[in-house]
Amino acid sequence: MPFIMNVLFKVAKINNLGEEKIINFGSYRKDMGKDFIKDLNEAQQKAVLAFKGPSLVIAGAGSGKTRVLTYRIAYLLSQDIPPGSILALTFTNKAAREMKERIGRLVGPERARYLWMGTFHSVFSKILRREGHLLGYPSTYTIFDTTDSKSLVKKIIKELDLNDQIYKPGEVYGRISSAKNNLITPQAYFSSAQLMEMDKRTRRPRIADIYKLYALRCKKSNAMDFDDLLLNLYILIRDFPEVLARYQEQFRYILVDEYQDTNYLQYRIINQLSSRYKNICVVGDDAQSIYSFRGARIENILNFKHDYPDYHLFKLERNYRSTRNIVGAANSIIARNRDQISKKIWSKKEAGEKVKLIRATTDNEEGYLIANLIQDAVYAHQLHHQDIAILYRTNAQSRIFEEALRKLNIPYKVYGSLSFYQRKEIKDLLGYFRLTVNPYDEEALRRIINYPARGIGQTTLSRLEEIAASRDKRIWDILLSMDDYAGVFNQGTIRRLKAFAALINGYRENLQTMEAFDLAYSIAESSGIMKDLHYENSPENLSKWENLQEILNGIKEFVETQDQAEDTTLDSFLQSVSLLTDADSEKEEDRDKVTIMTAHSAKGLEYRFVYVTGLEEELFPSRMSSNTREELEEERRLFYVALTRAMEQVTLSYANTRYRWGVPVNSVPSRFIREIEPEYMDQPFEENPDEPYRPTWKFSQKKVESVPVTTEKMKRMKPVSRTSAPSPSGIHFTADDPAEIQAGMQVEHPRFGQGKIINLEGEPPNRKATVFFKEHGQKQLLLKFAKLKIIR
DNA sequence: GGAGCTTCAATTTTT
DNA sequence: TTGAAGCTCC
Repeated sequence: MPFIMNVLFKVAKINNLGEEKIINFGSYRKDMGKDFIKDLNEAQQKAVLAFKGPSLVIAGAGSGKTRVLTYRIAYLLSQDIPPGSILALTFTNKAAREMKERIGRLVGPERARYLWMGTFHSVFSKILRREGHLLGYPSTYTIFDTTDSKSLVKKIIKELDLNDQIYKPGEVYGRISSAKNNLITPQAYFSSAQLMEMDKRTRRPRIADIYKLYALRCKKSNAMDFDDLLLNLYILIRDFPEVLARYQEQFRYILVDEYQDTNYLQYRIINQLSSRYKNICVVGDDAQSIYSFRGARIENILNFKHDYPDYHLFKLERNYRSTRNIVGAANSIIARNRDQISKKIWSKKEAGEKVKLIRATTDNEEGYLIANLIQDAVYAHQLHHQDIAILYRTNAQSRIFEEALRKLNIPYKVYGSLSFYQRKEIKDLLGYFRLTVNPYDEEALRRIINYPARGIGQTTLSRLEEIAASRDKRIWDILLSMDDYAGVFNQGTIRRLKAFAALINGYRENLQTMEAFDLAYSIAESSGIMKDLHYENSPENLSKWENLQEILNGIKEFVETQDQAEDTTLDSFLQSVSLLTDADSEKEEDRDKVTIMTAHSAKGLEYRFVYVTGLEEELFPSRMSSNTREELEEERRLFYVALTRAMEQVTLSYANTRYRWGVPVNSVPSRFIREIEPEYMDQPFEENPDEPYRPTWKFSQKKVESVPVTTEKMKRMKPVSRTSAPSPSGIHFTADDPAEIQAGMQVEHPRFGQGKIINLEGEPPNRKATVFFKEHGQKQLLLKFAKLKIIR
């Protein structure tokens, strides 16, 4: 089975595969100016060749933005600029990976390898690993993910005896995050009359206190959250001019992707780093700025001309992706925004199909109609499933499409569902790794000190925390000197705490000497996590166990593919893994599937057929973002992003009634439908048509090839809710006595339908059956839970 | 410590 | 409606 970490290393692999195609760099280089550049249009060429001085590239949707960036870097290399002096920053790992891969194909993987290319966070974390000691961080600092951060905020709210109904951890964390991204330290927060006033008005005057404590506790844990990676890098270059000078010298050429999404902090860092040589190239599209709610500042792109008055401006306006109708429709939408840089996106492709509109009575019908359209389109247009995407405004809408697609046996993947790295078992194991590398990491410690259960309960933990707080110590230091606390804890507790400290210390001793993989493996075994999962032999535990194996395999591969020995340590692995997201764990078997995701996560992707769904007022545009013109314009840009993902066909849909939180709500079609110029629409949009428009799909139940579903696949699918998935045979479902079930029997499962018992093992009540289901493939089920009905 | 209950909240989210 | 979190009871 291909494992999840694969992607991390794909770059190297693909480069190796692509080796034959790589033209010898040395000889290729001479012709670079001519041949190499021929692949580009005139505007793109200009943007690539102007490598000295500041450049702003406004790159419309589908205009070859990545192409320009990659060719520009390749061109820099051809001018004998060493790869180590090129810094290229992206927002996603995926974008960085793709670019590196493409550059590798142009100039050879060897040279591409030494580029400083990655996300803001990953590049900065690397620098901070090296320089963080100047700010008081060891190189083994932990990176807190959002879950860690929120849980710490929540804990602090409790400690300060504040009401978490008023101080909602998520919101408070959001305030802290946005403060950091605007370069506001806790001290600055306290002295900002405006912020304090605002918090007072929202009846949360103590956010500043929470922020201050939060920052202290992160530091005490030797930890940085995502924002700290940026903030600390900024502080580093602000307070240590010699460090700044060093990196200014090193990064003589700086490139930034998706510049419209940079926040103030990122902007300041880039500005500082590039201020010496000013060889900076930023690429972006103001029309695709959709993250202002997270602090992205569209002004950064608009103000570029003030920061670098002698800049070159390049506009890429030719769209290579979409048909003329799609480009026309998208243009007619974005034209309604006031704030934008003027540009004319055009396409030379055929006019293509007009934008279709589906009106459904209910949200369920919407799912059903779209799924059927997809089934027919695959057949009629010879599409692969991977050519299709369903987009929506909120994640909650995914369920309906999942159910509808599953009923028609159309393979799909949900982008951005529960991340692999957020799963409990993964976080537990990583927690052990984290504590081993950095025993001051209190989030990790709290997570695992009693998992697997070792008799260290909430009471003990609270007392430890109390002592730590009152004596200004760290929990780990207390654990190391348990003998001083004989009066505080009873003998048994002291023994157990000592044993835990000894366990972690044992791992720590091996940190320097053992191979990362061997150490990780031995931790997984001896910590008792593996044993805990074997304790009950349920399918859930089996899949958890498989997930742990994937992480371990990932470490093995990580170790094997690193260039330098210092990168093969467990802490190096931990740092890279902390910055990965679900999108980075795509698997080979997930390739040819319909993608369903939010419009936000679709940015940067393209599909032949795109379905933009849930186009209703208060949903898309979102109710929370319809208050000001600015907010509404951002929603409109989001819709623009959704439309411009499509190469050949766009279908819009809305429902008259939608269940929201269990209550049916009547809805009004989105203003965005009306805002598309009618000439690009398949049929005029009528506010209240007598006959709801229905597509003319036939009821042919064409059998799409049945896809065997493995446990892995099931895991990625959210289970269908019990009530909405009636028994496949339609009969009322009553389970039969598990004791009567024998191998070879035909049975029916409420969710998986009919199947055959292949094997039985274990003793009641933990008797486990291996069942082969016609529709869902082979599954392992515990009889006491499975509710199987015997058919014959 | 965990099963099983109730309660309550509920956008978007590259790292 | 889902789901997470908190609570109670063994």
